[in-house]
Amino acid sequence: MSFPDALNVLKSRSLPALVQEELERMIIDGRLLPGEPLREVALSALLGVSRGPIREAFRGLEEKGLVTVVKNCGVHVRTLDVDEADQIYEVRAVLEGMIGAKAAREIGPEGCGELRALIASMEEAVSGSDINRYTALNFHLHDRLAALAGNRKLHETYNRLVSELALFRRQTYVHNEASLALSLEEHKAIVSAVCTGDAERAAALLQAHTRDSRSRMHQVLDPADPIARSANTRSPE
Amino acid sequence: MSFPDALNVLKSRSLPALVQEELERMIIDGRLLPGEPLREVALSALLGVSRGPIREAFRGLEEKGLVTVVKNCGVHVRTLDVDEADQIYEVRAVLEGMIGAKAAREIGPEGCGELRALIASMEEAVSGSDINRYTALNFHLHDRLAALAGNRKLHETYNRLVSELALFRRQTYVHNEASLALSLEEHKAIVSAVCTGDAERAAALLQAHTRDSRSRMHQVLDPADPIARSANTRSPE
DNA sequence: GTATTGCATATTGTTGACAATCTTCTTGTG
DNA sequence: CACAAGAAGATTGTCAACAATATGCAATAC
Repeated sequence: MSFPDALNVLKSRSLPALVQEELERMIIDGRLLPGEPLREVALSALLGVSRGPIREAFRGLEEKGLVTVVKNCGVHVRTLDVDEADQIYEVRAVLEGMIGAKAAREIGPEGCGELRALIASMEEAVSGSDINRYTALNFHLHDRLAALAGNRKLHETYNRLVSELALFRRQTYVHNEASLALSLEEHKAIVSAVCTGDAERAAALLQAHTRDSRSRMHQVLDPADPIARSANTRSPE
Repeated sequence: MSFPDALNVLKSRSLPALVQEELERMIIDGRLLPGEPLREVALSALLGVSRGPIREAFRGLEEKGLVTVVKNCGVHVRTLDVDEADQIYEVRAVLEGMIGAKAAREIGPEGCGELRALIASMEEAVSGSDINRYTALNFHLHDRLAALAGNRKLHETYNRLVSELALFRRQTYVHNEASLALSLEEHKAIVSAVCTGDAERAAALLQAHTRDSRSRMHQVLDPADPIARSANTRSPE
């Protein structure tokens, strides 16, 4: 990091903000698991700050829905049950439809170039059976679509729900090479609809994609579940 | 407050949580205005607590989008510009459609009774030209609809956006007796569609209602604005 | 008169200390 | 041996003190 960059960080970032971001990363990428306690004193030692900023960060994370704070008992990474995950998926599907429609209407050549480059990278990841890379690109593609829809509140609202889902999806995100290939085809179709300006198709494809993801979650949890049955050979998200 | 209630509050509610709720009420009901600074020391004296819990509450409010926290400069009630308000309305319209459809499908006799009672109260408020009471009932009706949709994440997502809009709407919420009467008719139609299980109509009415509200906002800000022109004789929200 | 510098004040950011609460372990009793 | 009570330890909640930073005002220089 250059001196100007370091100076900028020092002047604009407080300890609570930095701590909150780090803890959020740890939660989203699985270093902190649902149900796991977050100990003020241990984190204070680990991160080299006093407990005050950690307490402040906890409040932000609580409001973001990633942790639960119980007076006198401590803070835990929040656990999400299947009912709540279902509810999130239901709302997410509607928002995905909105994202697809708006992105298809608003996108320009630069945006399409970007999405197509992401698809190309995803193709490489599938060829190399690099599941981790594919997962990261998958997330990035959806994030970019939400941003290209051109409504920041929509993007934020979507991201909030997706972050909460991360508490749950990690337990149920199971895939193999066949399902990766299928997922890639779905993403290609979505990007194609968006880049040709077909708002209705883009919306429908993204909504179906979300519903598949939800069905697949149920299949992993309970193969006999009726919702899971609709996910026979669909993509793993 | 009874002793058991007071004991319950004491055992389960921390100072930061109480402070956050109080500040949020002050923001939503206009006692604290957008742009207004929130001084730790002054609030500490006012609320009778030390600065630590206040700082914690600020972090929660920041994550909720109601305040901005700038390092070394302090905390201010967030100001919302018309672009952001537009974006919120756009997302809100889609969520309202979802709420209307789901409420119409899921509602039972108790829920309908509740909504009809609220409409009756709103009729009284209109008869008595009690604008404040009508406003509170109006908000309550929308909140109950969102709850009756039967998806908690949808309700929370909707509430978050509505809370943020409160930062802006207070400046633009203008009405008179004629517009109150019109608003009441719209709400009657919405409740009627929901209670007869007409999901499509309920969704369409709620979306139109939201779009009217947005248009009206623009009319107050700039009568020559093209978006405002579509709100000629519509209801004030 | 204007611009710059220095100082005082107000406020924020962080830390450590103390009190309160919960959990776990140990001891005593039946 | 099982259960209850008490003590110890771990942790959280809050406060006050100190350091750091921003803002406003007065004094000085050009």
